[in-house]
Amino acid sequence: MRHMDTADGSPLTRPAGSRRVTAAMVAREAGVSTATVSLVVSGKARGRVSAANREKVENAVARLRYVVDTAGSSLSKGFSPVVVLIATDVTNPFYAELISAARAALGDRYELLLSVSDPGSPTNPASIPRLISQRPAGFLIDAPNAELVASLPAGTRAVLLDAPGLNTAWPTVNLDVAGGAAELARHLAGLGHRRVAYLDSVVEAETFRVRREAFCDTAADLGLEAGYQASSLTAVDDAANAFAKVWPAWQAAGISAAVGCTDTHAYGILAAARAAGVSVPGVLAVAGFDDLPYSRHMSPSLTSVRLPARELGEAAGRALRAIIEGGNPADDQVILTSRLILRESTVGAL
Amino acid sequence: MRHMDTADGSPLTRPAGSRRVTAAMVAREAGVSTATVSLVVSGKARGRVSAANREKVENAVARLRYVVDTAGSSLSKGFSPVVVLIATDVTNPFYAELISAARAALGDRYELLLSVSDPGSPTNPASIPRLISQRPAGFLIDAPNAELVASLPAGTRAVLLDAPGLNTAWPTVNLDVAGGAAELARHLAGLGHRRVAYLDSVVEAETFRVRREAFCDTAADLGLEAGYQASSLTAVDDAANAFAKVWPAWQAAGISAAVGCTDTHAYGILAAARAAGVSVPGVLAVAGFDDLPYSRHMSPSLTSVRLPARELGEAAGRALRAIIEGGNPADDQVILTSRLILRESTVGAL
DNA sequence: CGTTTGACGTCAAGCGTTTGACGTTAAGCG
DNA sequence: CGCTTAACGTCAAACGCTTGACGTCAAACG
Repeated sequence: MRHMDTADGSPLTRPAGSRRVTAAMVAREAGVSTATVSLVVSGKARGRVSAANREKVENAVARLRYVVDTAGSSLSKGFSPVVVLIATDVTNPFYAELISAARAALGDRYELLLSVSDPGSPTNPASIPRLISQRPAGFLIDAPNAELVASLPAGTRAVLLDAPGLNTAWPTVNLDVAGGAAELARHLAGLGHRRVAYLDSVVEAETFRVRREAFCDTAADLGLEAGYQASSLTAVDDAANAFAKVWPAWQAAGISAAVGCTDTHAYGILAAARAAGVSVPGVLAVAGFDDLPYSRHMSPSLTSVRLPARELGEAAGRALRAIIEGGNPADDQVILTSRLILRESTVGAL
Repeated sequence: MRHMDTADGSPLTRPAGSRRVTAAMVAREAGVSTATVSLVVSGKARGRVSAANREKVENAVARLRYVVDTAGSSLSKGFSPVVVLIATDVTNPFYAELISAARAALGDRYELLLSVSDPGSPTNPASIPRLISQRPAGFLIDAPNAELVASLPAGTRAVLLDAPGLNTAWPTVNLDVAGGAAELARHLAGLGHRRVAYLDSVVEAETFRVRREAFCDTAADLGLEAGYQASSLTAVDDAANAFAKVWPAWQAAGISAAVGCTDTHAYGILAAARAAGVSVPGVLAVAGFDDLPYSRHMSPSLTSVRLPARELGEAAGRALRAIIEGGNPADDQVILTSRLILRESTVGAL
C-alpha cells in the first residue's frame, strides 16, 4: 500500500500532494509529545498541560493548520464527529428549516451530513449497516418506516423524527399531524361538504398513514364520507394526470373536496382542476399538508396543515445531543402540535 | 478510553451493547487469518484465496453480519468510501434529480452524503477542513464561490458542478446557462419588450452572475434595456414584499417584463403581481430559471430556462468516479446545454 | 531430477489518535 | 522534616483494517 505509485494494479491510490499534517508533526514543532497535543486539541488540557505548553501547541497547530484526523480519532474513540440525518425527500422545502434548526441544536462539535434516498422510494434498510460502519456519533432519522427502525441495531444512537405510531424504544420527536388532520376534517365538514376524496401517497411512511387515518376517522365521526386512494405522485406532474383520470368518477359520486397528503399533491390537483375548468373552491375545495412556502402563493392559495419544521429539527437535534453527550435525552417522547392554515382553496376569496 | 463506564468525566462514552463485529472475529469463525478475510471482503481474493476458504469466509461474514469498519479501513487506505456533495440549497427541486443521478453514476461502492449550508448563505469555507478530515473518497461541489474553491487544498479529489467563470484547475461540469439566458433575452425582445427588470439573488454564486450577465448583455445587443437589482429573496415571501415596493417605480419606468434569477423568484413576482392586480403577461411578462416542477402549474404557467439536472449529476458523478479510480476524468471540462421552455407567463394563453 | 513458476496463506508493520498508567517534581500539611 | 497531593509530561497500548514481504507447496518445465 504505502506509496504505491505504480499506475497499474489497484485502481485506488492515495491523493497526490499535500502530505497530511499529523499530531506527531505538531508535537515536534511544539517540542512536546503527541499526547500533549491531543490533550490540548481536544480541550482536555486542564490539569495536564501547563499554560506555556498549551500555547506552544496552539501556535504549532495554527502554523501547520493541523486538523484532527477523523479516521484515527474515531478508531480510537469509537465514533466520529458526524451526525447523519436520514431523509427521504429533501426537496420538500420543509427540510431546509428542519436541517438548519437541527444543525444549530447539535452545536458545532458535530458535522451534520444527509443521507437521502431517491425521491419516492423509502430509505433502503440495507444502507444502514454501511452508514453505521462510518461510526457516526448519532443518527437523526426522519419519517422512518417500521422495517427501517427494526433494522437498527441495538445500541445505535438515534433519534426518530416524525415517526408516529411506531411504538419503538428509540427517542422520538413527533408531530401531532393527527390533530391538524382532524381539524381539517372538521373544517371541511363545517363548510357543508359531504363527500371528500383523500389522495394518499404510495410511499409507505407512517406519517402518511397517520394523516389519512386521522382525517378519515374524524370525517366519519362527523358524517363526512371520505374515500381515499393511493396515487403514485410525489411530483405535481403525476398528480395532474391522476386527477384527469378520476375526476369524472368523482363528479358522479358527488365529491366536492379533495385533500392531498402533501401540499405537492394538492398543487397537482389545483393545476389539473384548472386545466379541466373545475372551479376551486366553488366546485371542488382543495387542501393539503405541510404548508410549503409556495402554498400561500398558489392560485387560489392553498389551505394546509402546517407542521412546525424548525421546532422539529431543534427538538431532535437537542435530544440526540443529549444522548451522545449525556446518555439520556431529557424528554424521551416529544410531540409538537400542528395547526390548520385557512386559505382560498377551501374558503374562497379572503 | 476502553470501557469507561464511569458516568463522570468525559461526557462521551461508547455506545452500549452490541459488540462490534471485527475482521478478527470473522477470521476465527472461518478458521483463517484476518488478512484472508480482508482479501475476500474487498474482492481482492483472486490468486490469493482458494475457493474453499473464500466460501468459509463468506459464510462467516453472513453469519456474523460483518461489515468492514470504515474507521480502520480509511486509516489504512487513506480514504473512506464516501463522497460528499456540498450544496447550498437542497430544497431546490433541481437537486432531487441531480442527487439521484450522481449516486447512480458513482456506483454502489461509495456512499453519497450531503453537506448543506443554511439556505441563502454560501458554504462556509471553514467547514472544508473538517470535511476533509473525514477523508472522503471525493467531493462533489455544487455552485461553489471563488473563496470556497480557493480554500480547497491541492490534492483534494473534487469535481465542481455548476461553477461557471471560475477558471480553476478542478474538473468542472458546467451548464450553459448563458445560452439559455441569451435565448430568453431574444425571446423577450422578439415579443416587443423594450425595458425589463432582472431580479438577481443576494447570494453570491457564479451561476447567478453568469445568468445575469448573459441575459443583460444579450438584451443590450438587441436594444432591450435591462436593469437589475439584487433582492433578498430565496423564498417566495420575500419576493412578494420586494415586488410590492418596486412596482410603482417599474410602472413609471415603462418596464413590461421581469425575470427572476430563479423560478422561485419568479413565483414571488407572479404572486405579488396577482395580489397587485397586475395582469400577466398582459401588463407584465414574467420568466425565470431552472424550470422547477411547479413552474408548469403556476397560474399562469411560467416561462423558464430549463437546466439539465439529471445529466449534470450523472456527468459529475462519473467524472469523480474516474478521478477516484483512474486518476483523470475522461473529460475535464464538460458543458451541458440548457434550453428555454415557453409558457403562458410570457406568451399568454397557449 | 533440479529448477522455475504460480497459487495460496500468513505475518506484521503501519495508518493517526486517544488515554489509562506511571513517572517526576514541587507545593502543602502536620 | 517526612508524607500526602496535585500538576504536569510522556509512554505505549489499543482501535480495526490493509497489503508488501515472505513463506510453503505442488505442478510444470527443461
